[in-house]
Amino acid sequence: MRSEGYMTSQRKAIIDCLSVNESSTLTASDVLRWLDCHDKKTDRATVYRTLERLVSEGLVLRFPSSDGHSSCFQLACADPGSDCHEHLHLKCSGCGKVIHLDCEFMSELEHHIQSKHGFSMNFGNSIIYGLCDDCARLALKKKGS
Amino acid sequence: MRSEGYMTSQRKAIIDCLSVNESSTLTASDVLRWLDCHDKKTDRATVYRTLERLVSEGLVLRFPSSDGHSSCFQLACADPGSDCHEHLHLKCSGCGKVIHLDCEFMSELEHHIQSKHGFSMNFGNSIIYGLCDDCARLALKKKGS
DNA sequence: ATAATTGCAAACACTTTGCACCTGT
DNA sequence: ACAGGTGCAAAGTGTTTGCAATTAT
Repeated sequence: MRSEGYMTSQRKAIIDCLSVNESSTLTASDVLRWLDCHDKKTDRATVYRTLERLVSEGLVLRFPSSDGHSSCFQLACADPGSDCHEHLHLKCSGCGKVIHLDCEFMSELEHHIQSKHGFSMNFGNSIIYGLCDDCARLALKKKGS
Repeated sequence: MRSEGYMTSQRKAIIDCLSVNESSTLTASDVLRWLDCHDKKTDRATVYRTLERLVSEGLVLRFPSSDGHSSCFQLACADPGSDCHEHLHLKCSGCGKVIHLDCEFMSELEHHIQSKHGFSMNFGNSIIYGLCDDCARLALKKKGS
């Protein structure tokens, strides 16, 4: 979580982008496009390098995209009491919304998995895909019609 | 789960490979290499196409790899009572072992997430990364030394 | 016979690298 | 001044595609 290094305009822009889009996960290409559209054109390599660095600093989470072809990034919230490294994330395959599983049940789950299955979860890079209620309802409708 | 289509030697070989390695997830390249080493050399395109088809037929699960750069495949178990599409999977980032979270707690989790968070999980393509006890112990030792 | 599948080669998408130049401290 | 960051161009992976030849049914 140390913030070594220089705060360049590019780094600032990338953090801006993630911050504006904090409610969803973005691919590197999404970030690139956003920067392009906001007069902050930045080189690919820089975007990749910066995202990488932000992840290793713990400021950003890196998830695999559901199709497995690229990584998705999201600003980590680090409020004491709601650290993104301490709860699971659900991502809706329909609308892209990310739900922070930030509730008492998490510690139960963690404890169960640790004690019964001998496994300690890494919340920082795990994500569960599925459908939120809205999108599930929509999918049903489509099927019906 | 229908099994339309021809059973070619290539398809058989790929299923063989997944079946022999059923306890871990394999990337397309892993499969390719395995086929190479077992006198069943098969073209890249065929491997990708076949894996794709197996996934859509429900015989194989596709997970994102932890680094997000490629997909991992694993034969789905479809025993009644232990269907891989109905429980979560944990993968150890250390040794690669996959743990099937096949226990009563799963329905609790599913129910909680549905009722409290309005989200229905897709077990077929979600995977949780972390460390199994053995690897966690090893990691600790390393740190200490 | 014929519909599905394969191999090949070329294309694509995403990410990383080396290096000379530029910038924040 | 100088460590650290950036852009560029080239290379590396992983994956997909079109098409003619081959194979399972």
